[in-house]
Amino acid sequence: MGNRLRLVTDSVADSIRRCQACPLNALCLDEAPSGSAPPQQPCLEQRCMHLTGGEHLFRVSDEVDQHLHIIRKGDIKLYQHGRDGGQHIIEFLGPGAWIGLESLNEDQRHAGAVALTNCEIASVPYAMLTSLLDRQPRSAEAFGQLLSGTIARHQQHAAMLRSTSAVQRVAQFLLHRLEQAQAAAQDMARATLPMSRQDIADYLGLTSSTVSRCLSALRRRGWLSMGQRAFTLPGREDVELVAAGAPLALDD
Amino acid sequence: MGNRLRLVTDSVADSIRRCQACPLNALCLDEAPSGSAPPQQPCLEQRCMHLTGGEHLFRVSDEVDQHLHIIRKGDIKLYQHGRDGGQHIIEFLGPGAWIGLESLNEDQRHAGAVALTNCEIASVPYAMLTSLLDRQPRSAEAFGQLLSGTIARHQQHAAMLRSTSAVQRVAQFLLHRLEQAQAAAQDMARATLPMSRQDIADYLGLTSSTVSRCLSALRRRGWLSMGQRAFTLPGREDVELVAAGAPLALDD
DNA sequence: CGACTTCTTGAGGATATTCAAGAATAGTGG
DNA sequence: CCACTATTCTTGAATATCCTCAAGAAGTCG
Repeated sequence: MGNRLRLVTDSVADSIRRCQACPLNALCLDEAPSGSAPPQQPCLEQRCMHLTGGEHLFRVSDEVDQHLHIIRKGDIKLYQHGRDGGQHIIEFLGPGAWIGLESLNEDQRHAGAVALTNCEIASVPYAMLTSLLDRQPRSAEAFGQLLSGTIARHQQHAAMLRSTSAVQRVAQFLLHRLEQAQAAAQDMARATLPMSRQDIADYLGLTSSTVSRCLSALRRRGWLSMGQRAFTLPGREDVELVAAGAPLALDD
Repeated sequence: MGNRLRLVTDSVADSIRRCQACPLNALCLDEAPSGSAPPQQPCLEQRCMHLTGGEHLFRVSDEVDQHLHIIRKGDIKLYQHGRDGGQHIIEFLGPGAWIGLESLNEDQRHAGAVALTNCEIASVPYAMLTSLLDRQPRSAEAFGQLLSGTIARHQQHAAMLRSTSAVQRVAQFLLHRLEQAQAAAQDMARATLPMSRQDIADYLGLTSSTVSRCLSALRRRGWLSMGQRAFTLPGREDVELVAAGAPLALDD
C-alpha cells in the first residue's frame, strides 16, 4: 500500500456533511449515532486512500482484497479488455459511488478500476458490512437499494448502447452525466467530463472520431457549451429530443 | 392469479433432482434438511405457477408483489420500452434463473417479463428470503454470488452491444447461448433459440433483417446448423474467431 | 387447408468507420 | 516561465457496414 494509504485529516464538521450526502449514511448510523454527542471519529475516516489521475485502484485479475470502496472525491472508470484488444468501459463512477459490489464472491477482479482525476477513496472491509447488515435493519434496506440501483444503471447503459444513432447515444450520455451532477448538487447546470474521447467512445460503442463529430455537431447548433473538462447544455430541450431519436445531420 | 397459480404435482424424487441443480439449493437446505428423512414436501413446491408462451409474469409499471421468481422450466424474456417505441430486451432467462432481484426495493416494475415458451415458475416471498439470510450463513454467500453473477451477465451483455460488427454480436450471442446450455447439461452441443429474430435484434441492438443475414452467412459456411428452435455450431472454432472480431462478409 | 405471422433475401440509401493530417492541449525539462 | 514534445482532439474524404423498404418464402395456428 505504502503512500497510497493515508489517513485523512479533514475537519469533523466537513466529514459529517459528506457523510449525510453519501449513500453509506444509513450504514454510518451504527458507528456514529446521531443522538447525544457529535461523532468524534466519523465512520468513513477509518481507511482512506488517495489516488492520482491514471493510478489504478485495482487491475483485471487482481485478487479481491475483501474490501468495498466508496468514492469521496474524484472520478473512476471501470473497464474490461475487449476481445479485439481495445478496452471496454463498464461505467464511470463519481463521488458517492460504491466499487466492489460486482466482486462480492469472486476470487479475481474481472474488471479494472483507474482514477481519471485525483481521488479520495474510503475502503470498508466486507466483514464490517455484513456485521452492520446483521445489526441494522435499515442497513439491509439501503444495501438492497444500492444493488437494485446498480442493476438499474447497467440497464440504462444497455439502453444507450442499443440506440442506433451515434448522436443519440452521445446526447443520452451527456444528459445522463448532467442528471448525475444535478443529483449530487442541486441547481448544478454544469457537469464534468474527466474522461477522454476514446473512453467515451469505448463506453458508447463508437469510435473517438464519431464522438468528436457528434459533440461538434451539438456545439455548432449552440446546444452544447464545452469548457476544459466540463460542459453545459443551453439547448437541453433539443438535446433531449435528439436523445429520444430525433434525426440530426452530423455535418452542417 | 386464478389459473396461473397452481400446485405442482411432480414426484418428490423429480423435485429433489431439480432442487440440486438450481441455485436455490443453498437456501433450500434450511427448509428441507438433507439429513435423516427425505424431504416430504420439497421447498420449491410451495407456490408454483404455469405460464403459456406469450403470457406475462408481470408488466412494466406493475406494482412489485414482494416475491422473487425462479424459473424451473421454460424461457422468459425481460424487456423495457425503448424511447423510440420499440422494445429493448434486457435479458433472456432460462431454467434456474432468478427474476425480481432488480426490483428489490422498488415500488413499480421498470421491466416486463413474458414467457417465450410454456413455463413453470416458483415464487418465493422476500420475507422468506430475508429470514433465511438471517439464519443461514451459507444462504448469504449464495445470495452474494447470485448478485455478482447478475452484474457479470449485464457486463457481458454490454460487451456484446459494444462490438462494432453485426456478425460479431450474433456470433457472441450464439456462443453465449451454447455455453449456458452446456452449463445446465454437460455434453450438450445443442442450444435452444425460443425467441423471435426481432427479439434477438432488440437484444443486440440490430434489426431483424440483419440478424437473419448474419445467421444465413454463418449457415452458408456450414458453421451453424439450425433446426426449428434449436441450433448447433459445427464450426465453433470459426464462430469464436468471428466473435473475437475476425472479418466476415455477409454476402457470399 | 387457408389465413396469419415470422423469416429470408434483394436493392438502394444513410450512417459510421477507417485512414490520415493538422490543431489544440497537456506534460516535461531547461 | 517558456519552449519542446507527446498526446489527444478535430476534421476531411473514401469505403464499408447497416438500415430502410419491400416482396416473396417458410413456418404456425386455427
